[in-house]
Amino acid sequence: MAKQAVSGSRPVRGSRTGRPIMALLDLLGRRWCLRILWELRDEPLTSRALRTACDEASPTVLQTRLSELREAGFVELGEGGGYGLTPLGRELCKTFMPLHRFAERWRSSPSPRLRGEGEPPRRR
Amino acid sequence: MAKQAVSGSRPVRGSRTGRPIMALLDLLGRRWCLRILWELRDEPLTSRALRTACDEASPTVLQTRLSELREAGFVELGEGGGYGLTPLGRELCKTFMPLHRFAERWRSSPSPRLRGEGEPPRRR
DNA sequence: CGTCGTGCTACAGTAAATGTAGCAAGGAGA
DNA sequence: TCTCCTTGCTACATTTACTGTAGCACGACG
Repeated sequence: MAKQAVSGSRPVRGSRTGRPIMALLDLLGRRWCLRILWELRDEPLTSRALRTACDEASPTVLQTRLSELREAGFVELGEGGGYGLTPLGRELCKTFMPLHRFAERWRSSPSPRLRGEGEPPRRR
Repeated sequence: MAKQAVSGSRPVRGSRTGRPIMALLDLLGRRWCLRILWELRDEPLTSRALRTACDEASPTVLQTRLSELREAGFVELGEGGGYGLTPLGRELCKTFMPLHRFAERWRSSPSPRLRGEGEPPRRR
């Protein structure tokens, strides 16, 4: 895969297919990416505060993700420091905000596989 | 980090915090996870068809993700073969379906950072 | 029987994340 | 000015995750 010298990110997978949804899914599917957007959802955070909010994730990967998110136009660095969502980023955040409600229902849903019983008898 | 012998998945990050949203964000943030859900959005696919749809991703990681998604109760293996979404998975898929429309607007949004001009003058 | 298509796994190589430490620059206070 | 603290950000060795290729066991055809 051809690499690009842009700060801290490779070309988003699927960006060549011309289907922006693929590019978006790949970008959002990188580690800590969704979490970062989630933590910034209602107020800007300094890089250190964000690190704390993200369960002390390593600054290396956070910095990488922040660069990518800034390139994508979802996150920006405020004048006085601190990362915040751009209008576009805020919009994105709103799109997957229903996940919160879904997550609550998910936990309380009857899901025997989560109790670690291994696989039920398979089909063959 | 302690490992666990459950089929192809470690404990979801953030699952100890008791906040299901964290667990969900971590699960969905793993590579190819969102893509898999996306590709299964309207019809079940065989493992091979899914691999083709996912741009020939390696079967190792696909199999791992499929196990995790099955544990989570989002995906199931049909009786005659082929992976499909469970009702819960279909619901999850619906929650982030608006991403499609967002992705379209995202591409056509004025985003100078995507053209690789490097960083604009920073704050200090 | 042989051939095909399932789901699934092994394994070596490579890419990415972790964890720890530390940098340069700005601001506040003495 | 000289500390002291916080900001964003980076280096680097270790560990973990993913890739790419090959191949398995099973079942359904013919």
